[in-house]
Amino acid sequence: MSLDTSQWNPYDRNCPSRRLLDRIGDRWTVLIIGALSDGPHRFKTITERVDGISQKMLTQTLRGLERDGLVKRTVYPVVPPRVEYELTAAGRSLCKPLAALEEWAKEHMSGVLAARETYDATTVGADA
Amino acid sequence: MSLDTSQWNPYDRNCPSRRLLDRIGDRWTVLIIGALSDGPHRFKTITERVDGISQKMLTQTLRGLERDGLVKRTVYPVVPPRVEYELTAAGRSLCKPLAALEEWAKEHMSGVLAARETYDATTVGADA
DNA sequence: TGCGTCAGTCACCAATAGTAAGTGATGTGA
DNA sequence: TCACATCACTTACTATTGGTGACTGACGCA
Repeated sequence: MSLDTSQWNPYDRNCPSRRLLDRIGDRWTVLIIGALSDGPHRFKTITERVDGISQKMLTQTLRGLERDGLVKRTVYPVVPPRVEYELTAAGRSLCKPLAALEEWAKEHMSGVLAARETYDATTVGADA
Repeated sequence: MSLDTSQWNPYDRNCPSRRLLDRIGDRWTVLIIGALSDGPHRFKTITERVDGISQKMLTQTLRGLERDGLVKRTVYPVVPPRVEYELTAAGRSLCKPLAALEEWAKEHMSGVLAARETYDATTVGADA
């Protein structure tokens, strides 16, 4: 496993790491990885856990994650179909940073809400 | 500052924390916060640091960040205009989780690239 | 007089995401 | 026996977002 990270620069639009960052910083990816962090789950379970995700986006995001080697897809040839998704080692290593993001969001929620009210009040005041 | 984070659940689409997570997990936000992490910068400097961002998206993202109280905007009434953007305390607290994400992306880049090749090879093989 | 600077805005088009309906194989109940 | 539900998807269509490039305003400078 290469630990020479100096060759990648996400601030450069042509660097592959930029695209990777786009992907993992994606709204659904954060939630899907979180939903899978406690073990394998079926497609349907994930749609239930991640409120509001469409089947299309779930399929799409899961495919990307699978392609990137972060999620493993297992199909059981039964009817009705049973497909399980599970984080790989690389996927699990992403849990901590994403959980930190989730934590941050929860911790700062009230502060942000307050900031918004202030901002909106002053902005509207400036308009009038 | 409220530390009761139990009331927020980003997995619920109606929870404000979900929108906050969408926002901070946004492709430009990650990069902009990173670009501001070493101190205040002007609009133009940020466009240069964050390769490929359009003025429109920079303005838009910065406005959102300002509204959320993560970035402070200072206008110097000179010609040509001089506007500086700076992280607030809340904004700085976001640096660490986002830097962790950036680090993760750089560390796992080569593994992901390899996984993609494998995936694409097997998928194309299955098509043929 | 006219060009350059900076921090935007605006109008327009392309790409992406969301919605809702359809599919295929099969077990179950009426 | 025959329609219905289940599950994991596709597909077609629409709405929302994002990107592009031109334009603005105030002034210094040649």
